[in-house]
Amino acid sequence: MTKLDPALIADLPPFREIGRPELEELLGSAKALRVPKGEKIFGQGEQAKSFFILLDGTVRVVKITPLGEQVIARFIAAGELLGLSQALGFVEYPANAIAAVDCVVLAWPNSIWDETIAKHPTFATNTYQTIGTRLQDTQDRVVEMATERVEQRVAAALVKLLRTTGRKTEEGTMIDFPISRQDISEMTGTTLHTVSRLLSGWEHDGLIVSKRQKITVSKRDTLAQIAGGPAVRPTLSH
Amino acid sequence: MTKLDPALIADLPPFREIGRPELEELLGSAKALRVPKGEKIFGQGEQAKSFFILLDGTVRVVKITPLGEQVIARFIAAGELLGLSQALGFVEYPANAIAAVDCVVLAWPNSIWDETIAKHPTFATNTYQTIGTRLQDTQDRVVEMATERVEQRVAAALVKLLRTTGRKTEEGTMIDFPISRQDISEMTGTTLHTVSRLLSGWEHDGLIVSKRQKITVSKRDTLAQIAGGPAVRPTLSH
DNA sequence: CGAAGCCTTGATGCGCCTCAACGTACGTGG
DNA sequence: CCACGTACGTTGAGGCGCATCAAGGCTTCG
Repeated sequence: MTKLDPALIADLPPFREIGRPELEELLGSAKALRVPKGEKIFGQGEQAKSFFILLDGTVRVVKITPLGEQVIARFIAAGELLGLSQALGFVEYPANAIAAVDCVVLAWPNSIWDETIAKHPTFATNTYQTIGTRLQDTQDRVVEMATERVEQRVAAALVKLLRTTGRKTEEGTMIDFPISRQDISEMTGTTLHTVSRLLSGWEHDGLIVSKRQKITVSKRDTLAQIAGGPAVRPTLSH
Repeated sequence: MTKLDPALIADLPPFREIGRPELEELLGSAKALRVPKGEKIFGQGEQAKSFFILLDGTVRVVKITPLGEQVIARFIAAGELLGLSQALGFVEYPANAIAAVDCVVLAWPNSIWDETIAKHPTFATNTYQTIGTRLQDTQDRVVEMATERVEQRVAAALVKLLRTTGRKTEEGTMIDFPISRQDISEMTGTTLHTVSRLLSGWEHDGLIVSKRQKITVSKRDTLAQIAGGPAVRPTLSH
């Protein structure tokens, strides 16, 4: 196995403040993996043996209910950590992580976790900040699901995807990995039918352009407005 | 101000493995606060200046949407930490923490956070485990909201409350703090009307007994069964 | 070139929100 | 201590948002 190049991770937030020699040491215990589209990186209920950083691609994190329904917990973009169960004291991975496209990840054994965070406090801080952001996001999603209607939630999901994985094109900003109506329905707690109807409507109104597994948003602001409640100012008087 | 007694916290999980002298040092920088029912411990959007442990009582953690709707993020039981924003890199508290009954809390300034987790790794581990559990809970709630119907969610909420704050009585197990229909609706993403109808029905069926702001569950198992989907085994064949 | 996966669109129905009205327990101040 | 205001709880009637059921078209890939 050829040595991994520190340049792979030197610029990523979790590692940014770590010196070269230490990076090389870290990489010494890492394994690089190519994960083809559709394959699992880790599975719900499996013993958590490693944590990962996604070097390239996009990962879909999915929970499966006892009845077999799927709910997408989040998408992971390139440069983000995943499989942080050890940091939170889990024995098993709580969800499936599936490559949405061909991916490249680095995997570290969880056995080096304690030592790593002890030796690199900036890494620890950064990691816990990531977890904090994810907890926030998840809380926000609960609030959304409790208070907003499907149309708003779907619009919000698209806008959020644009922020994290958007790529500019001439027609607008597109979501940079294949995403189906079903995926969006699993992110927002609705059905693919309803998502299809919504997207059809928005395409008709010129807000988006969509092909099979591909969505380009041309009027992001309008979409954001739909997401934020239909321009109803809180009328506190009466 | 009189010295705080280490016995107050010595038996609580986060502090269990810390020696007496260090506990006293920790308590040296702590402030004990009595918070009357209904008062805020900290507020959404406020600068996060402290973290807390709840010595006695129950705390309701509530998010408020831009439109003024409330969503209950969680209840905190005695012995749990709260206001852990610093650990996750937040500058502001992301929600309101309100005393559901008269409470007693210890407050530490966030300035001692870094040093504390550095000096007491068991405290750090324990804290991050708490956060892990809460992240899990929140994720589970998203899954519930996406896949289950109101009746199941309300039943699940009651069962969960029994686990964390249940107190045995002769009639069954009661939720040990005043909780309204509205509270439950804000935990489950429905309306107080629907909750009222459900509880009325369950009371009629002898599953629960309920007074004003007071719920006693006599048939916990049946309730758990309602929560877990109406006894529909996953039919994987077709 | 066929099969499988993805997408669309219509018809139908129901779960739950909304609106409305009233009953009841609580606590506060005269 | 009683009267009143306020918060909490109940129950009905009506309707809408979205799931569900159904059927068919289109793209991709082996």
